[in-house]
Amino acid sequence: MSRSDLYGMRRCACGNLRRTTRSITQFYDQLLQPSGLRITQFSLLLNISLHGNISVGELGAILLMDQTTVTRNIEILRKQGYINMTKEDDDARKKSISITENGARKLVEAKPLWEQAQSRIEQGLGSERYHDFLKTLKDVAQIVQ
Amino acid sequence: MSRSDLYGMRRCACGNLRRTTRSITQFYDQLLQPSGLRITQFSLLLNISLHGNISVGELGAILLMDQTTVTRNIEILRKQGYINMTKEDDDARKKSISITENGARKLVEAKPLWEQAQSRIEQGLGSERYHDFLKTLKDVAQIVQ
DNA sequence: AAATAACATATGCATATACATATATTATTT
DNA sequence: AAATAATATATGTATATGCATATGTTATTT
Repeated sequence: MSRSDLYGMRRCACGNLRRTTRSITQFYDQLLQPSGLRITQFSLLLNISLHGNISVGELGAILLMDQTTVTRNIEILRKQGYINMTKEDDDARKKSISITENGARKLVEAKPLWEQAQSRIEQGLGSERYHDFLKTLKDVAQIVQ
Repeated sequence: MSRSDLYGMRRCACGNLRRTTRSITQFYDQLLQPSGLRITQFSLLLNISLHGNISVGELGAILLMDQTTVTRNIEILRKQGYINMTKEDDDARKKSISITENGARKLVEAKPLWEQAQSRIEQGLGSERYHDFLKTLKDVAQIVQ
């Protein structure tokens, strides 16, 4: 294959998404470090807090995360005492996941750290571009659903 | 913390990047499946092909990937016979990584599968928006460097 | 030249991710 | 009601990821 044939593949949507995501994840994880939360755990905890008594499958649908990954990731939060998991009354297959007081306190603790990282990105891009960026991320995900 | 306080955190740059990246990665991996390559391996192989005799550290710098991750990911390609790794003559600390004929054939085989996934995204967004999106991804990565 | 510093890569460990499949529970069919 | 299908979650396995640190090699200092 000629060099120029390969060259065009550098525009790969997935490769570029993954590269930027690696970099930004390191950045957020570094700033969140004093809280002991990683950005993945922070996002999970946030969504559990926003949707009280949510199930594994529903969390996966919201986060576009495989159910098996949700199962494993919430187990880390449970061990730390940040969430509770109980069997649902009307459907014993389902777990009902909710945040604990410790989990809520941890979110409060992590919030200013998250804001530090977040404002760096938003100010770096500018509000309008940042807004467009979020919209495009959602649209890209939508295209493949 | 009040509900509205939490609500604003849904705009998290990292959370949104990771969510979309999970989804797009599944999409590309699915279409690449007949080749046996995953998108991460495809991206690595592509960059090794584009930069002959590259080192672990240089690959990491290009892909914004930790050196230890590069070390492990290229080992998978080596086992498959897609790349060679030799000690550099002038600096025995460095590995010199290059693509094999089998690796080049595998890239040729994967290219139309990749194009199928890629065109879906580009056509879904439209050329101009896609171009802007790539630019913004690079800018976002740049902000935290 | 020996000691030390700097650099490149590798290894131990923990988390993140998803596919294939198993298990348990509820819903539907016969 | 028993059999079957559908659904929700869990487990086995493999890849992806990065931090802390170890190892081996080259460069610099004394």
